[in-house]
Amino acid sequence: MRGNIEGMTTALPLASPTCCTPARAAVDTEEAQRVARVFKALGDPTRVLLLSTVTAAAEGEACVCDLTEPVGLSQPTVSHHLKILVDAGLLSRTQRGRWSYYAPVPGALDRLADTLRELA
Amino acid sequence: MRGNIEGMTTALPLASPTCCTPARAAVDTEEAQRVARVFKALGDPTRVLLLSTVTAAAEGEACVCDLTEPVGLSQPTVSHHLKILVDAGLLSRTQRGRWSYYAPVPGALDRLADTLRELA
DNA sequence: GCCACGCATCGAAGTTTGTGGATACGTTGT
DNA sequence: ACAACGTATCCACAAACTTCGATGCGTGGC
Repeated sequence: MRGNIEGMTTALPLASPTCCTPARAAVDTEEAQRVARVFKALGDPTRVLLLSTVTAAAEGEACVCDLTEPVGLSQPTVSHHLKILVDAGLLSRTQRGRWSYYAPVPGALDRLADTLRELA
Repeated sequence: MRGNIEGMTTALPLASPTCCTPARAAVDTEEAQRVARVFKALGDPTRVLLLSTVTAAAEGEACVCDLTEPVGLSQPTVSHHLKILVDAGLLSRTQRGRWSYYAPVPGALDRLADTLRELA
Protein backbone atom coordinates (compact mmCIF):
# COMPACT_ATOMS: atom_id res chain seq x y z
CA MET A 1 0.00 0.00 0.00
CA ARG A 2 2.24 2.71 -1.29
CA GLY A 3 1.33 6.39 -1.71
CA ASN A 4 -0.85 8.67 0.33
CA ILE A 5 -4.46 8.55 1.28
CA GLU A 6 -5.87 11.88 0.26
CA GLY A 7 -7.02 12.90 3.70
CA MET A 8 -3.58 12.36 5.22
CA THR A 9 -1.73 14.63 2.85
CA THR A 10 -3.39 17.67 4.27
CA ALA A 11 -3.20 16.50 7.85
CA LEU A 12 0.50 15.64 7.87
CA PRO A 13 3.00 18.40 7.00
CA LEU A 14 5.10 16.15 4.79
CA ALA A 15 6.97 19.02 3.20
CA SER A 16 8.57 20.00 6.52
CA PRO A 17 9.03 16.79 8.52
CA THR A 18 8.11 17.70 12.07
CA CYS A 19 11.15 17.38 14.26
CA CYS A 20 11.71 20.22 16.66
CA THR A 21 9.22 20.10 19.48
CA PRO A 22 11.29 21.86 22.16
CA ALA A 23 10.38 20.15 25.41
CA ARG A 24 10.62 21.78 28.78
CA ALA A 25 12.73 20.32 31.57
CA ALA A 26 11.25 19.30 34.90
CA VAL A 27 13.76 21.52 36.68
CA ASP A 28 14.44 25.21 36.09
CA THR A 29 17.83 26.80 35.52
CA GLU A 30 18.24 27.75 39.16
CA GLU A 31 17.61 24.26 40.48
CA ALA A 32 19.93 22.82 37.85
CA GLN A 33 22.70 25.03 39.20
CA ARG A 34 22.06 23.95 42.79
CA VAL A 35 22.04 20.28 41.86
CA ALA A 36 25.12 20.57 39.65
CA ARG A 37 27.04 22.28 42.44
CA VAL A 38 26.66 19.24 44.69
CA PHE A 39 27.44 16.80 41.90
CA LYS A 40 30.54 18.72 40.94
CA ALA A 41 31.77 18.24 44.50
CA LEU A 42 31.46 14.49 43.94
CA GLY A 43 33.03 14.71 40.50
CA ASP A 44 36.56 14.12 41.74
CA PRO A 45 37.98 10.71 42.70
CA THR A 46 39.85 12.18 45.65
CA ARG A 47 36.70 13.67 47.12
CA VAL A 48 34.73 10.46 46.67
CA LEU A 49 37.51 8.67 48.48
CA LEU A 50 37.57 11.29 51.24
CA LEU A 51 33.81 11.15 51.73
CA SER A 52 33.89 7.38 51.86
CA THR A 53 36.79 7.38 54.29
CA VAL A 54 35.12 9.85 56.65
CA THR A 55 31.87 7.91 56.53
CA ALA A 56 33.66 4.63 57.22
CA ALA A 57 35.65 6.07 60.12
CA ALA A 58 35.19 4.28 63.41
CA GLU A 59 33.84 7.26 65.37
CA GLY A 60 31.93 8.68 62.41
CA GLU A 61 34.44 11.48 62.06
CA ALA A 62 38.04 11.99 61.08
CA CYS A 63 40.65 14.71 61.27
CA VAL A 64 42.85 15.84 58.39
CA CYS A 65 45.84 13.85 59.58
CA ASP A 66 43.70 10.71 59.33
CA LEU A 67 42.91 11.48 55.71
CA THR A 68 46.21 12.65 54.27
CA GLU A 69 47.78 9.23 54.11
CA PRO A 70 44.86 7.25 52.60
CA VAL A 71 44.53 9.56 49.60
CA GLY A 72 48.28 10.08 49.16
CA LEU A 73 48.11 13.85 48.72
CA SER A 74 49.58 16.79 50.56
CA GLN A 75 47.86 18.32 53.57
CA PRO A 76 46.90 21.61 51.85
CA THR A 77 45.33 19.67 49.00
CA VAL A 78 43.32 17.49 51.36
CA SER A 79 42.12 20.57 53.26
CA HIS A 80 41.10 22.11 49.96
CA HIS A 81 39.00 19.10 48.96
CA LEU A 82 37.43 18.89 52.39
CA LYS A 83 36.38 22.52 52.16
CA ILE A 84 34.65 21.81 48.86
CA LEU A 85 32.75 18.92 50.43
CA VAL A 86 31.75 21.14 53.36
CA ASP A 87 30.58 23.91 51.03
CA ALA A 88 28.50 21.34 49.16
CA GLY A 89 26.75 20.42 52.40
CA LEU A 90 28.09 16.86 52.44
CA LEU A 91 30.50 17.19 55.35
CA SER A 92 30.57 19.22 58.56
CA ARG A 93 33.63 20.62 60.27
CA THR A 94 34.16 20.77 64.03
CA GLN A 95 37.30 22.13 65.60
CA ARG A 96 38.21 20.38 68.85
CA GLY A 97 41.52 21.25 70.41
CA ARG A 98 44.16 21.43 67.72
CA TRP A 99 42.33 19.14 65.35
CA SER A 100 39.57 19.66 62.82
CA TYR A 101 37.11 16.82 62.74
CA TYR A 102 35.09 16.18 59.62
CA ALA A 103 31.85 14.22 59.78
CA PRO A 104 29.20 13.38 57.16
CA VAL A 105 26.06 15.52 57.30
CA PRO A 106 23.23 13.13 58.22
CA GLY A 107 20.82 12.54 55.38
CA ALA A 108 22.71 14.62 52.85
CA LEU A 109 23.50 11.72 50.55
CA ASP A 110 20.01 10.31 50.93
CA ARG A 111 18.47 13.60 49.88
CA LEU A 112 20.81 13.69 46.92
CA ALA A 113 19.72 10.17 45.98
CA ASP A 114 16.10 11.32 46.11
CA THR A 115 16.94 14.18 43.79
CA LEU A 116 18.38 11.66 41.35
CA ARG A 117 15.24 9.55 41.45
CA GLU A 118 13.07 12.61 40.84
CA LEU A 119 15.14 13.36 37.76
CA ALA A 120 14.38 9.90 36.39
CA MET B 1 41.11 15.24 91.79
CA ARG B 2 43.91 16.65 89.75
CA GLY B 3 47.00 14.77 88.52
CA ASN B 4 47.46 11.24 87.34
CA ILE B 5 46.84 7.92 88.92
CA GLU B 6 50.06 5.99 88.56
CA GLY B 7 48.58 3.12 86.57
CA MET B 8 47.07 5.42 83.95
CA THR B 9 50.28 7.17 83.06
CA THR B 10 51.63 4.07 81.48
CA ALA B 11 48.38 3.04 79.85
CA LEU B 12 47.55 6.39 78.24
CA PRO B 13 50.15 7.95 75.91
CA LEU B 14 49.57 11.45 77.27
CA ALA B 15 52.75 12.85 75.79
CA SER B 16 51.52 12.22 72.26
CA PRO B 17 47.74 12.65 72.29
CA THR B 18 46.42 9.93 70.06
CA CYS B 19 44.89 11.50 66.98
CA CYS B 20 45.79 9.87 63.73
CA THR B 21 43.98 6.58 63.30
CA PRO B 22 43.98 6.41 59.50
CA ALA B 23 40.69 4.82 58.55
CA ARG B 24 40.12 2.91 55.35
CA ALA B 25 37.42 3.87 52.88
CA ALA B 26 34.63 1.52 51.88
CA VAL B 27 35.55 1.99 48.23
CA ASP B 28 38.93 1.53 46.60
CA THR B 29 40.70 4.01 44.36
CA GLU B 30 39.45 2.38 41.19
CA GLU B 31 35.79 2.47 42.17
CA ALA B 32 36.19 6.07 43.31
CA GLN B 33 37.34 6.96 39.81
CA ARG B 34 34.40 5.19 38.20
CA VAL B 35 31.90 6.88 40.47
CA ALA B 36 33.50 10.30 40.10
CA ARG B 37 33.41 10.01 36.32
CA VAL B 38 29.62 9.76 36.34
CA PHE B 39 29.21 12.51 38.90
CA LYS B 40 31.47 14.80 36.93
CA ALA B 41 29.08 14.40 34.02
CA LEU B 42 26.31 15.72 36.26
CA GLY B 43 28.50 18.47 37.67
CA ASP B 44 27.46 21.03 35.08
CA PRO B 45 24.16 22.97 35.14
CA THR B 46 23.75 22.67 31.39
CA ARG B 47 24.02 18.90 31.49
CA VAL B 48 21.57 18.59 34.37
CA LEU B 49 19.16 20.69 32.36
CA LEU B 50 19.74 18.59 29.24
CA LEU B 51 19.21 15.33 31.10
CA SER B 52 16.05 16.64 32.67
CA THR B 53 14.76 17.94 29.36
CA VAL B 54 15.37 14.65 27.55
CA THR B 55 13.73 12.71 30.37
CA ALA B 56 10.71 15.03 30.37
CA ALA B 57 10.32 14.86 26.59
CA ALA B 58 6.96 13.64 25.39
CA GLU B 59 8.23 10.60 23.46
CA GLY B 60 11.03 9.87 25.95
CA GLU B 61 13.61 11.10 23.50
CA ALA B 62 14.74 14.34 21.90
CA CYS B 63 16.96 15.45 19.05
CA VAL B 64 19.60 18.16 19.26
CA CYS B 65 17.38 20.77 17.64
CA ASP B 66 14.88 20.22 20.45
CA LEU B 67 17.54 20.92 23.05
CA THR B 68 19.45 23.87 21.65
CA GLU B 69 16.78 26.43 22.39
CA PRO B 70 15.92 25.39 26.01
CA VAL B 71 19.51 25.65 27.21
CA GLY B 72 20.33 28.75 25.17
CA LEU B 73 23.68 27.51 23.86
CA SER B 74 25.11 26.87 20.42
CA GLN B 75 24.58 23.57 18.65
CA PRO B 76 28.22 22.41 18.87
CA THR B 77 28.21 23.05 22.60
CA VAL B 78 24.99 21.11 23.10
CA SER B 79 26.37 18.19 21.08
CA HIS B 80 29.49 18.30 23.24
CA HIS B 81 27.51 18.07 26.46
CA LEU B 82 25.32 15.31 25.09
CA LYS B 83 28.39 13.29 24.20
CA ILE B 84 29.63 13.58 27.77
CA LEU B 85 26.29 12.33 29.07
CA VAL B 86 26.41 9.42 26.62
CA ASP B 87 29.97 8.53 27.62
CA ALA B 88 28.86 8.56 31.24
CA GLY B 89 26.18 5.99 30.44
CA LEU B 90 23.31 8.31 31.26
CA LEU B 91 21.98 8.87 27.73
CA SER B 92 21.84 6.80 24.57
CA ARG B 93 22.10 8.07 21.02
CA THR B 94 20.09 6.78 18.08
CA GLN B 95 20.42 8.19 14.60
CA ARG B 96 17.17 8.11 12.65
CA GLY B 97 17.11 9.86 9.32
CA ARG B 98 18.90 13.16 9.59
CA TRP B 99 18.31 13.48 13.30
CA SER B 100 20.08 12.15 16.36
CA TYR B 101 17.68 11.15 19.08
CA TYR B 102 18.89 11.09 22.67
CA ALA B 103 17.08 9.05 25.29
CA PRO B 104 17.79 8.33 28.97
CA VAL B 105 19.35 4.95 29.68
CA PRO B 106 16.76 3.02 31.74
CA GLY B 107 17.81 2.52 35.34
CA ALA B 108 21.03 4.47 35.05
CA LEU B 109 19.99 7.16 37.50
CA ASP B 110 18.47 4.60 39.83
CA ARG B 111 21.73 2.66 39.96
CA LEU B 112 23.56 5.90 40.64
CA ALA B 113 21.17 6.63 43.49
CA ASP B 114 21.90 3.21 44.92
CA THR B 115 25.61 3.94 44.78
CA LEU B 116 24.96 7.11 46.76
CA ARG B 117 23.04 5.22 49.42
CA GLU B 118 25.83 2.64 49.71
CA LEU B 119 28.25 5.46 50.31
CA ALA B 120 26.17 6.66 53.26
C1' DG C 1 56.60 33.66 76.94
C1' DC C 2 58.13 30.46 73.73
C1' DC C 3 58.10 26.51 70.79
C1' DA C 4 55.79 22.57 68.59
C1' DC C 5 51.86 20.96 66.41
C1' DG C 6 47.62 20.69 63.29
C1' DC C 7 45.31 23.05 59.97
C1' DA C 8 43.74 26.89 56.73
C1' DT C 9 45.09 30.19 53.39
C1' DC C 10 47.96 32.23 49.75
C1' DG C 11 50.54 32.18 45.42
C1' DA C 12 51.88 29.83 41.37
C1' DA C 13 52.30 26.25 37.68
C1' DG C 14 50.19 22.80 34.91
C1' DT C 15 46.10 20.70 33.36
C1' DT C 16 41.25 20.38 32.33
C1' DT C 17 36.88 22.27 30.97
C1' DG C 18 33.18 25.14 28.71
C1' DT C 19 32.18 27.71 24.72
C1' DG C 20 31.48 29.15 19.88
C1' DG C 21 32.95 29.75 14.92
C1' DA C 22 34.33 27.15 11.02
C1' DT C 23 34.11 22.97 8.80
C1' DA C 24 33.34 18.09 7.50
C1' DC C 25 30.07 14.20 7.29
C1' DG C 26 25.79 11.69 6.38
C1' DT C 27 20.96 12.01 4.99
C1' DT C 28 17.02 13.79 2.36
C1' DG C 29 14.72 15.92 -1.38
C1' DT C 30 14.82 17.76 -6.12
C1' DA D 1 24.29 15.24 -9.31
C1' DC D 2 23.33 18.82 -6.49
C1' DA D 3 21.62 21.62 -2.76
C1' DA D 4 19.65 21.92 1.85
C1' DC D 5 19.48 20.27 6.34
C1' DG D 6 20.86 18.30 11.03
C1' DT D 7 25.02 16.86 13.62
C1' DA D 8 29.55 15.79 14.86
C1' DT D 9 34.26 17.19 14.89
C1' DC D 10 38.18 20.44 14.86
C1' DC D 11 40.41 24.59 16.48
C1' DA D 12 41.21 28.25 19.54
C1' DC D 13 40.65 30.78 23.77
C1' DA D 14 39.19 32.16 28.35
C1' DA D 15 37.95 30.41 32.73
C1' DA D 16 38.12 27.05 36.30
C1' DC D 17 40.31 23.26 38.57
C1' DT D 18 44.01 20.38 40.85
C1' DT D 19 48.17 20.33 43.11
C1' DC D 20 52.00 21.67 46.14
C1' DG D 21 55.38 24.68 48.66
C1' DA D 22 55.46 28.53 51.68
C1' DT D 23 53.28 30.98 55.10
C1' DG D 24 49.96 32.48 58.67
C1' DC D 25 46.78 31.35 62.53
C1' DG D 26 45.08 29.17 66.64
C1' DT D 27 45.81 25.67 70.28
C1' DG D 28 48.42 23.09 73.72
C1' DG D 29 52.62 21.83 76.29
C1' DC D 30 57.06 23.38 78.32
